[in-house]
Amino acid sequence: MTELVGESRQVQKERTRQAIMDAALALGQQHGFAQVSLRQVARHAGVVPTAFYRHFESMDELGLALVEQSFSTLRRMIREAQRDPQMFENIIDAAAEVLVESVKVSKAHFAFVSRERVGGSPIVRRAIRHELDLFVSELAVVLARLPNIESWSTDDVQMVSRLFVRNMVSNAEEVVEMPDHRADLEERIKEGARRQMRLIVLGFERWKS
Amino acid sequence: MTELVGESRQVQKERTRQAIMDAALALGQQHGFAQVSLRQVARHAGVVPTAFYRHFESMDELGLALVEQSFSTLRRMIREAQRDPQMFENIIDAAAEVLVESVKVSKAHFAFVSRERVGGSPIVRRAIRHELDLFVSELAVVLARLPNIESWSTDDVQMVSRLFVRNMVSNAEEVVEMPDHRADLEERIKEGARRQMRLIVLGFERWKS
DNA sequence: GAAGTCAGTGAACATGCGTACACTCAGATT
DNA sequence: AATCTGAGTGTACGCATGTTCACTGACTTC
Repeated sequence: MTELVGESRQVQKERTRQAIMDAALALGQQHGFAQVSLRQVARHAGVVPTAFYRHFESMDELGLALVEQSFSTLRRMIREAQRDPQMFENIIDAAAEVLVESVKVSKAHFAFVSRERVGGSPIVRRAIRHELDLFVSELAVVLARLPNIESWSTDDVQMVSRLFVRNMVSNAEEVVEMPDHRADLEERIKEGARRQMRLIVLGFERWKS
Repeated sequence: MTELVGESRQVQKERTRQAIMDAALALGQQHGFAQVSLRQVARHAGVVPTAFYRHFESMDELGLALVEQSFSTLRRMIREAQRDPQMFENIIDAAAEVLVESVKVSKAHFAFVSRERVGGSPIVRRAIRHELDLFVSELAVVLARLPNIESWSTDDVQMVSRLFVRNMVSNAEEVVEMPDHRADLEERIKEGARRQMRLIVLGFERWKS
């Protein structure tokens, strides 16, 4: 029993912790996480300022937790997308689709990452850069197995992987900035992303040949 | 005489104004302009907080002035670079060189733009986006005259122009983040930029053909 | 040389901040 | 049933902030 009934308290604590993280994400949408105060977060989470410390040592630690949560969300989405059969039929169209839809679903997380990547505290910034670097390396492994690319040098593959991730980040930024319910703008961004990827892929085929 | 001698006062005012802008730029390097306070700026500029209001109505107005100054610096650099004969021999190598060197020279301005582009106040952010959009259009005009591109649709040219500007922004961000006096890193960024541009140009040649 | 202008001063204010501390009292442990 | 634990409370503090107001005095204008 000691372990089974002993849940309710942990569960409540976890709920509050998540409320704090959600509050930070929501408040950050307006002016950026870096300018949100501890008191604002606590207020919005329906908790007294001092209670914040039961969950995070500082705002920086909250920021790091948000980085972690954001990237795990992103990775989960990509993993799910890879199971989609459409992905293998037309990889470019599918990637553009997945990108825009994923960002729309977890706008707050993407907004957090894209803003704090450059505007956040040094600690949060470093964490995001590290995650993005990991991402580039992961994508490089996938790319290295594609035709046209398998003979490239490691450096070249990394470079092209960076190019893709960069464009992914930029496109995500655009979707984040996009006003809600504007299907026309959304389609425009998707179309732009498709064209950019197609152009880069065309470059692949002739690289150093 | 009324106009000739009446300079010293304006000149002094202009000097203070510039001191305030320099202070904001310097302080912003650490944690981003958006989190710099009016009092910090005034202190760093060697002036009492209230004197700030003689030059700017608010921090947002200061931000807009910095956006303007940053982009006029950037445009001047590009104009000068276009006079360089090397530019016409190998446009890609020259562009990579100019990019890295320009950013190094006015690091503070580029850092300001790249951070506040996403992290700043809505007003400053909008101003930067507008300037960057102008930039994309300007570059599109130049690109439209290149071989391989002259037959493209306007939309396609805009798209490829966005691709270039995006990469310029990303590379500038990297140079800004780069520690000083690291010639190796610098060369690495330049080489990365060259490869990316070459890859994109290769795509040009086969686009829709 | 008198009068006026206005960049910069200095004191004062209300407000919001991060954090320390002693507390309560539901829920877990014994 | 008695005890303990720790998530959340409430008060209090010193400090930095944006903005106000009346001011000074060098430089410009007349």
